[in-house]
Amino acid sequence: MARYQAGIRTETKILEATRELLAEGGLDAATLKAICDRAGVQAGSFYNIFPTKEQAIMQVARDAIQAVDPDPEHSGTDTLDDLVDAYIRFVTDQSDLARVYLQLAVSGGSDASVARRFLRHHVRRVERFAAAMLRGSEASSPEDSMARAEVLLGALDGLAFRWVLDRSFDFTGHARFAVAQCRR
Amino acid sequence: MARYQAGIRTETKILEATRELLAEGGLDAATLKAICDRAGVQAGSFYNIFPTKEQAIMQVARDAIQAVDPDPEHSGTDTLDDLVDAYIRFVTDQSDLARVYLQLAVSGGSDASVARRFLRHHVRRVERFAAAMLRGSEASSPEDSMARAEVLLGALDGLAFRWVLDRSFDFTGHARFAVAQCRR
DNA sequence: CGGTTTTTTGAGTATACACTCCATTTTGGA
DNA sequence: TCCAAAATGGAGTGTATACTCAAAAAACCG
Repeated sequence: MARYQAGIRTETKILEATRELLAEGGLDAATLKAICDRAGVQAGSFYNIFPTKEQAIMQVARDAIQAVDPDPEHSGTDTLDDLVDAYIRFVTDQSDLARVYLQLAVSGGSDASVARRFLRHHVRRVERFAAAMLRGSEASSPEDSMARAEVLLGALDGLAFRWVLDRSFDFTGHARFAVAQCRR
Repeated sequence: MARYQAGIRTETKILEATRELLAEGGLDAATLKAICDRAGVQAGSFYNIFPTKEQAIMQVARDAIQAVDPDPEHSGTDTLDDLVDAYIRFVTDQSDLARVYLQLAVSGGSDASVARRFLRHHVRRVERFAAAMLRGSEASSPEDSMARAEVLLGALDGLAFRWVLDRSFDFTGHARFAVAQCRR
């Protein structure tokens, strides 16, 4: 753990480098050497702050997961459009974190603890989308709202996934089309 | 390339071993040693047949990709249900290869040629879905059919993705719900 | 059977990886 | 200013990985 200013600066540099590398090339690209090189730091410094490479990566992953959620404090008043817009903004504005989010979610399938974390987060999001649909009379029953929310979020994730493979893909347009279709 | 019967048998054993390992533990589990051990073969024999480990894995992945498409010869006559059913069957029957498919697609971000291969395959699938929608009068125009197909496939991919994280998720039910919603 | 080609073996190589150690330098509070 | 704690540099360790090589065995074909 960093206690002096110098240590905190180093910690920040390491996390930035890790995030960039994860965004660019996924887990495989985030080797210790790559992280240290980009952060301008030696291995010894890294291990003075993080007990393990995994810890640094998980920290970045946590940030990415939290960044998906808009304003978690005001939960219970969002409209469906608020939630979808927030997701679109997350993907387009914080594209690095969005890529980290998607890449870790998939490759985390082998690591049970990562998978559990993503799943828990996903379930919470579905519930939030479903609640917003009920409030906005966009679903007829709680069951209907859950099914719709699951499919809508699936579509958003799938479209984001598509966008990762092809940056010229019009994610925003298709996302809005998906919401419109969901409402019918 | 194998020319004698013994070589062909070895090739088969290696591909089977690779498929099993990918199914059980994903990409990370398919090391050269693990493949050779399970196939009952030495490293030298492996490299007498495959130029590279990647080649063996891509061969298995190609088979999985082709399994998504039902009856490619009769293209132009499939209904939307045919295509969706085939996708559902692929995900549920060849579940672990579906995960490998997703893993390769995302980690392909580092290797541009892999990413292109997956993208090309995805685009073909979208076109096929769109054509089926037009034939079945489930879309009003070519543009509408493409947008619907992109969103529907996005949803299917997203739901498969969800299912990868949680095997108890009712992928089939939600996939059918997504198609029903797409039709409205 | 004899000769040529393919296949197999298994030790060996090179490399990349996460991580350690510790002497040295820097930091920040008393 | 002094000192204990923290941070740093950077060589070094152990290990797992993909892949090679040359000699020996087996397979094919006349």
